[in-house]
Amino acid sequence: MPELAELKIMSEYINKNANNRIFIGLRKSVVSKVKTPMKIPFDFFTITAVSRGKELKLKLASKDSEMNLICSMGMSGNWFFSKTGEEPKHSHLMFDILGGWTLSLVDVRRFAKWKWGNWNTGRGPDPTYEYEEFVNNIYDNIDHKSFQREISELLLDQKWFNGIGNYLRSTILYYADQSPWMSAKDAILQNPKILELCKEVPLMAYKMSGGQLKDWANPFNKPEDKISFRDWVFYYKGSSCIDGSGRRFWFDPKWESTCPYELKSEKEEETFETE
DNA sequence: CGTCCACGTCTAC
DNA sequence: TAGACCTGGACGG
Repeated sequence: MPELAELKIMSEYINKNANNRIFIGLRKSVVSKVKTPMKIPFDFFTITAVSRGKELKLKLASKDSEMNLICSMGMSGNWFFSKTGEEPKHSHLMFDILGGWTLSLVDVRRFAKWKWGNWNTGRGPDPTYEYEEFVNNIYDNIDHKSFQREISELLLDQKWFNGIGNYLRSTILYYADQSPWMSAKDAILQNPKILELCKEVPLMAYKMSGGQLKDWANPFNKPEDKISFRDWVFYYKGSSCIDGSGRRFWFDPKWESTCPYELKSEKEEETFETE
């Protein structure tokens, strides 16, 4: 599930539960294939989290040193605070806290990754809290070859649109009333609202407690948010096709006639089997 | 039972 | 531009 809004919510969840607590170690599940060393040079530390696009940075700080862990959450990553020993199934990275509590990265599909260091340099600024840098990064590079690609596909490119994922790109293009297959350069120059929506749409998703397209257990979800998010988001709605990068893309049916890809089965031809 | 599908990257022909 | 990496829910026979 996680895109920009959900990463931001996760960072707040971590901060809320890590606040004023002393961490005493970290460990990973036996099935995890992440190679990042689990050894740290201190025994007691605090944790604070911040998100940027689709990355999450955990700052582990001891009395006299600190280390940053950069995490990406894959398709199903989330965080959960529990009693030690009662971590949810599919917990793969665990931080143990003095007093018998544990903060866990729970990830059914195990696509989440973590490594020591800093923000991945291949990813652009966060379109919400680094909006000016985000816009400059785009206009400064608008003649870059990649902006010849279709706007619907380029919105998934984290070099320019860090944090935008499959539900956000559909929702952004829907509210921008933008033809999805125009070149990104033309689309952005003719319809700069697209860039504003790269900030506003994730912020709106955040206000509504983030994506809950299935039964994703966002600890902050309120029932009324669930309803408004589903009504507002443009995903699993309208028409869809598999785009050039192999991802399903949902769009306003008004653009169907210009879609260069095969549309998702409108009217399945009834086939009759005869003996 | 089986097949398809999922809110994301990665790397390798 | 395919797969690969993963589990599990939805849905069909």
